[in-house]
Amino acid sequence: MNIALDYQARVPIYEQIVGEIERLVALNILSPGEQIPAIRELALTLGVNPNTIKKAYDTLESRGVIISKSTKGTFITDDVSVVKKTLVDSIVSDINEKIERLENIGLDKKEISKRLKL
Amino acid sequence: MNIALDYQARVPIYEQIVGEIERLVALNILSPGEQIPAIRELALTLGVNPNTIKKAYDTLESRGVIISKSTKGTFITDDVSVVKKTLVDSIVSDINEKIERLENIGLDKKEISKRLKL
DNA sequence: TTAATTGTACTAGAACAAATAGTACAAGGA
DNA sequence: TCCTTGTACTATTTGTTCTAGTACAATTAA
Repeated sequence: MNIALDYQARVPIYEQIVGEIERLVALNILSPGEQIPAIRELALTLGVNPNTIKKAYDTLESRGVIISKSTKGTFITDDVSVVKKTLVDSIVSDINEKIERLENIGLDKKEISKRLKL
Repeated sequence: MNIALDYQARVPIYEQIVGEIERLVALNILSPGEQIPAIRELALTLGVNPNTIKKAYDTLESRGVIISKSTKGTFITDDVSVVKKTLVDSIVSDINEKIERLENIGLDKKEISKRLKL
């Protein structure tokens, strides 16, 4: 798994891992049911402590992105559509918040549209 | 000055203050040349330590938003247009980054447009 | 002149979250 | 049996933020 970490960022390592795996799922690079690396293995790969990966996996499991099976391994959930939808929704509402901020500052919708890559 | 602080947020207090003052400048609520509260005064108002305000003011000064004059007080910079422009630019590029992410996930520009409040 | 207010500049410590280190257990598979 | 898996726990380290406290110089107002 190709995961880039930024140790300078304010975002905790474990959350960066969560975000990257969610991104890989949304991009279909990780497929439903697919097994992902064991905690210890990914810890070695990324050069972080296993507990950090454990925390990331716990978060992903609570969000329904992955399923951990004792002694078997960890797998991408079977129904990925919900994960994708949630992710898209959150990005869209993020953008809309920022559009609102631009309007408050005094830009009108036309000016804003002009500057967006659409 | 009406500044709302969120003590639960991951964003440090001093950065929240920086952001709020930049926002008030962009909204023309704080005008060029206008004096803003003394460090100790704002610290009392917001219920934080003066050093925290000092750090926020230092950051704002390094960004050219305010000017601190020893024994005089602290003032909004005379040329506010640069501040506004920088702020707008950063929001716009933020939005464009997210649009790109949505495209990577598989939405086309039309679908994205439909969901934006424009 | 005197007192109050201003920004500035330090050091020290408290508080908190993140990450590390280490150990141990139970269960499945080769 | 031995290895790998996820799980669970405690203790420690680290870095950042924030607080606490003190002091100084310069301006302003009484």
